Amino acid sequence: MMDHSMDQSEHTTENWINVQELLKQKLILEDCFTWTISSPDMSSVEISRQNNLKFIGGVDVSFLKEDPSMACAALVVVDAETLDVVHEVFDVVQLQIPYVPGFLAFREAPILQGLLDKMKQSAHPFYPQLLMVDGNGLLHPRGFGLACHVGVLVDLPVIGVGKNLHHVDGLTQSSVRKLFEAKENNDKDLICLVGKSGRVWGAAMCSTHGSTKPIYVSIGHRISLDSSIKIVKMCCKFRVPEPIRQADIRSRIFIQQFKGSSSMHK
DNA sequence: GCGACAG
DNA sequence: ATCTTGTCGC
Repeated sequence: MMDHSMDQSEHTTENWINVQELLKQKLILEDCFTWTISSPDMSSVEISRQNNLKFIGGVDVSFLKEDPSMACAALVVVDAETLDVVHEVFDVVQLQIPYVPGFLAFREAPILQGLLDKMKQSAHPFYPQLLMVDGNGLLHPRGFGLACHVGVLVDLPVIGVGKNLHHVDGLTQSSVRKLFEAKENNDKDLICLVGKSGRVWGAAMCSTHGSTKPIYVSIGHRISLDSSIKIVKMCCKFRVPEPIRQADIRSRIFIQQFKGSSSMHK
């Protein structure tokens, strides 16, 4: 039997496409959760009486400029009502897989899955009911971006949030910009991303008042686009929704401190 | 053939 | 993704 433990030959885009198509069969594109989304007009009594969404997770990965294979992943959990961080976990690893457009998940999903598994196995009381991922879901060349990939692996409702558009089905940054500038969309802060094929890939959202640069929201897993949009809006104190913004900030701080403390003991 | 291409 | 301080404007 050949030793495949150090074999990189499976890391081809052909095989990656097969994996994406296989996992895609498990994808759920509608609301599939037991909790409800609390609205701002509900009293605190009503919120506590129902089984409302309480804990939202956010994940992000940061890198060292000196060594771009050194990565720090953060999973933060925020209170859905206050958006305060109630929990955080980190992991620092060497990534072996390069970033290839369209295949981000093969680089980043394993370390993210590890963080979720760590919390789940310890039956942590703040284990998230929903996850927001820094990267696209359905909005992807094969309709299976990082947010879908992580969602299927950890079997949680997931929303994908991109800060830049991955050009797909005729959709480009400039075409989206033109749509926002069109007079019939003058007052809109949300635009449905319909490709030239007629397919709906997600939504472009100007998440803060008067902002020009949208974020790109798409289905990850076990949630509809409408619910995804509602929840992302709920979480936006700034352009990037709070769970992802906090994961981004805190993963950068963590890897900087890790850099300092690891070179100290050499 | 050329450019585009989440993080 | 990452390099990077102050600064211009509401």
